[in-house]
Amino acid sequence: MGKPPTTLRDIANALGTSIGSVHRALHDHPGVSPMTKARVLQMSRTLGYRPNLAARYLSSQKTLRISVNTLQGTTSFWDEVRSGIRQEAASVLLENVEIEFRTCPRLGEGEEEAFAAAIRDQVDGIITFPSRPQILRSWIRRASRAKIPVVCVATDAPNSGRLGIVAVDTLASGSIAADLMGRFLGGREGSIAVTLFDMAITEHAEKYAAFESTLKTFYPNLLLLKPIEDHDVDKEAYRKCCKLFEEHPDLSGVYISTEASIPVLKAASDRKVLDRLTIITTDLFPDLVPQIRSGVVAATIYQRPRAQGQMAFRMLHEFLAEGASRSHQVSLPPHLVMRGNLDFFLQRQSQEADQEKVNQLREISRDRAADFA
Amino acid sequence: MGKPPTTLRDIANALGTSIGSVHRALHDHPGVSPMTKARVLQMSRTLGYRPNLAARYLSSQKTLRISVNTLQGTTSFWDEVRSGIRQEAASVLLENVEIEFRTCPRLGEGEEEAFAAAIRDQVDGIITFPSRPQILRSWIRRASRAKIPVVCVATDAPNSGRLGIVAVDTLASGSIAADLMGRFLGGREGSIAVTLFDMAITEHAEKYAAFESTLKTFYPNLLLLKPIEDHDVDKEAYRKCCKLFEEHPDLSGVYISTEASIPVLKAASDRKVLDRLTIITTDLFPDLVPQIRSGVVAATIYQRPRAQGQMAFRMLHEFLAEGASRSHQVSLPPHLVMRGNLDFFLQRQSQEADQEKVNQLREISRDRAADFA
DNA sequence: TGAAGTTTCGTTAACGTTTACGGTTCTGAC
DNA sequence: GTCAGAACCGTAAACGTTAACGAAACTTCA
Repeated sequence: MGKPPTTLRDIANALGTSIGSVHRALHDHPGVSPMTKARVLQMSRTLGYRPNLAARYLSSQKTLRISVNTLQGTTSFWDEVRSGIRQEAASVLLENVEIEFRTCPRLGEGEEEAFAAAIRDQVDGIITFPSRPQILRSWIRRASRAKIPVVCVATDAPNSGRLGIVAVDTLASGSIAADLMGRFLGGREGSIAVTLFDMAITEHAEKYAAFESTLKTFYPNLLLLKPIEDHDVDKEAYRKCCKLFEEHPDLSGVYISTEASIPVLKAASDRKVLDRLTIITTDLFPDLVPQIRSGVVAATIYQRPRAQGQMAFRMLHEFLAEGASRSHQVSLPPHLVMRGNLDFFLQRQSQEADQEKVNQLREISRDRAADFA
Repeated sequence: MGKPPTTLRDIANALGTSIGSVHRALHDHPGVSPMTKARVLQMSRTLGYRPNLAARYLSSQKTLRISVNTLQGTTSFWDEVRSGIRQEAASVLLENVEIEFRTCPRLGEGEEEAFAAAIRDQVDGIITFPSRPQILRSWIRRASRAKIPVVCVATDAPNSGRLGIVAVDTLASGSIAADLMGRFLGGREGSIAVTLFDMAITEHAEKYAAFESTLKTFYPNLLLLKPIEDHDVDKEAYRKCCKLFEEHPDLSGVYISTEASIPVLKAASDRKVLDRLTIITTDLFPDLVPQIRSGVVAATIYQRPRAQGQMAFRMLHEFLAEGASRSHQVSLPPHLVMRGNLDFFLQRQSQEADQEKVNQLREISRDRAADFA
């Protein structure tokens, strides 16, 4: 029960050596013979040594520097991710954590440069959105070689040596969308369309597969069409959806698995098919709100950007603090937003925005006080 | 930017006094004149002093003792709450936190005794489920007077002086249930029933009100019946529901807002009305799984017990560590579980159970190592 | 006025780790 | 055998806070 934890001194005493050697041995520092190093490591294991982090931080006074490489984005998604990261960083009670944001204006613009800059600046860890996994992969590899752990958010970069990945569960998202679609259509027949970014992105392919599987299993009378790739380009989405609506008069539902729902809705409206479609979208941003409230959008799958940011930070921080993290893959279940609970989420978002402001003010006033001193 | 933070010594030097006096002044300890105390407080504010928690923990070496007063429970709900608390406690990197579980066998049995014991044992904080708020209220008050902060989980105890409350958002739960019910019924007519614990519990009354409001607004062709109170007694639920089914042949949906869904399902099955009812339940436990998988239960509102436990611990810990917590009321949005994403949640639960075991093993092996030393 | 008691305040030793420095012992070359 | 240099190791001073111990100043009462 209440045994006092083992310290460096305990190990040193048990071995008849000194604190300094034990420390060097445990940290791979030079100046320790292979012999004593082995004995120290052995003894530290049998004594169950766990470093006292309070003492460590107090002594080393170092501030962790974390680079957050994300997108500016057109919706509020990435703002919320960043806000989640900030909040979680602030709630680390006793460390100094500095967050450096390297935000790219749009998809594929300056991402590599930002990553290179982070590595060059010797940050302690990186949180990134690998929009094009195949391009970022080599950069992540390079960071890993430089002992800089990298956590991916929203999209994975497989085989890159990344420390971990935080994303919304694709299976849960796609499946619940399909299940809702089926239930909402209540036994009616028709075909269903899915729009996504690109089937080359693992997450999107998985979401589509999950949607397909659930739809086929539980609602065999609904016909799933080939996926529509919009590459996050509004015009492309609009054009392809117009074509879709013309070619498929029996279309009864659309699942928009990316954030690009506005052009799809516009296409449906222009083609006068809006009122006979059951539409399920993804995420929650201002332009979508009236569509949900009016019932045009039956439901939206909220990918919890804030929670993703929080989890990403926690994973990275746990690794940096303890040297190992338990979970390298966090899959969040998405939230479902409909007319009924829409207000709850809106209120929540604005509360969080307020909290942000308060925190920033607090920071500023603290800095000013420091100036004064 | 990179200003070094102010320390006790900084304040002492600025005032020409000593570090000891500053400490006493800031902590309301006796032995400081009102004069110097005021000056210290003033100066600490202008310098923007924030205690270095690492140094504090290192020095005082105290272990926080937290009492968790919850139910044994018939489903896994409270097990998951406790598991969430344990996990979050383990993830506090540098403090020693001891959790003492005082678990009552059933509703209203030994709750006051457990609370009294916690106060008597001088724990640093309490997390509790105030099943009967009016009874627990005076106990929570007593704890507050003894400077022991109390956080309520799942149910609030208003006007009790509690530090905070963590629960699932009643508005979001009730509203989404109503919205789903309406969508699932797809324009059909009929009456809808809601079962709950007791209208005297704030949360349950709120859930019902939210359900009613959303149903009335968006689906006026559905008629909401008076709430059915089951008081978590299986027989009562069964009996009242049998009566319900007999008296309302036009019933088309039931929202079971508590965990007592099994007796309701049994009543519906016995009365041969199961296949014409759209049923929405609450939470997720083994007996419910086959009902969801078979489609008898259209959806279930998962109240995220694990997340509730985590948030409760975080709130309490933040208060104990910093002396103040930002949020005293955490309202979690519930998760929606249907056939489609059921497997995701089941897998998640079992993963978490595994994680628990691993953690416990780790604890044990650590203790054994300590014995050895 | 002086002794005893009280209040106020300064000093100091912890807490466990990191880091820099100084002291050994060992190696190899002359 | 001597000496330079390297490799290894022990010591001690930080880091900011807490808590305990006395010293000083001030009160009270004989």
